[in-house]
Amino acid sequence: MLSQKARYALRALTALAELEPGAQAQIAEIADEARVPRKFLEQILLDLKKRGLVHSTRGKLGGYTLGRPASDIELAEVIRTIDGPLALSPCASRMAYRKCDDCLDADTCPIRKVLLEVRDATAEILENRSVASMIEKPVSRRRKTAPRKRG
Amino acid sequence: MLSQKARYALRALTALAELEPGAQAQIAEIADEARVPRKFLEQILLDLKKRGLVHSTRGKLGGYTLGRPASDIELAEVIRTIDGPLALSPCASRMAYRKCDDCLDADTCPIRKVLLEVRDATAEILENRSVASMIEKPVSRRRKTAPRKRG
DNA sequence: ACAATCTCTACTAAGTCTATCGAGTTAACC
DNA sequence: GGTTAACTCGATAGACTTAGTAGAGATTGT
Repeated sequence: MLSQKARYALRALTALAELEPGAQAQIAEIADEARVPRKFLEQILLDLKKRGLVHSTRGKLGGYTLGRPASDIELAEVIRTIDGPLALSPCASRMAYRKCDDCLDADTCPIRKVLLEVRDATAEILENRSVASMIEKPVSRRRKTAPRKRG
Repeated sequence: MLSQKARYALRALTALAELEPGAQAQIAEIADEARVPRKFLEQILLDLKKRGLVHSTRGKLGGYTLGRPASDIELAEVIRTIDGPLALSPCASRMAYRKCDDCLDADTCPIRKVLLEVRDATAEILENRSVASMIEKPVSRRRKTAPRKRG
């Protein structure tokens, strides 16, 4: 399961992505827009900042902007930043592999094999969706085919 | 992440699947074979039994067997039994949908959309792997192609 | 009756999750 | 240079979950 914190992070980044180009938003605005408790959001934004996903300005006219273009922020990176590895088990993580405490042989473990498949399938999706893809407008009713994701 | 309990359940079922046809195993044997704390395993086996994944015999010569052929026990069902829905969010579950507390509109939520994709990809894998697939022998070195999974 | 086994409820220690608090730091503005 | 408004950061707390233990009860073979 995704944590509530990760869902908040995704909503906060989406809110930042919806700003006009060059504009910044203050914590209070983001909290309001993304429906996140303000003090909790502070923590989240700090985590995102450490990872470079957002950029902040301090002082009286301070605020936040995305650290990169929204189309360059993969959902996978957001989730990894907040919740850690995508895999269902540390031994099935490719970015942060760790052997199970009670595993006899990671190379032949059949559970690990299938969990790796699940991890790869999950990563395939989340590494190919960006924050920009979250703010695409709903499909117009007149269209028959959906617009392509991530041109 | 899968819980430790779910990993134990998978190992315990694997141990049962490795028995000779018709044989049963006692908790102590399974605990030993699957490397699960014995009292904890008792709870796990009860959960699996409620779901019909194992069958038990009480009394002096009691023990456990699989409730169905190993090839009919999907890993997805095992994991759902122990850890609950596969989805990364209750709102992205197809078997146990529940609206997010703070969701404005589940139909248009872009986070939910991508989480549904992840859930489907995960389910596709875990619903097509059975406990039987966990005990297939390692591929012989002489073969060039991998044997088919779940004939 | 006895022993061995599964059944079931309760409990606990440790950790995680979801926040909240408050003091500190930075920068604009008068 | 002081005030104000913003971000920074560590500590804390309550509720919940996880992983495991304890022990009494029920069932069955001998």
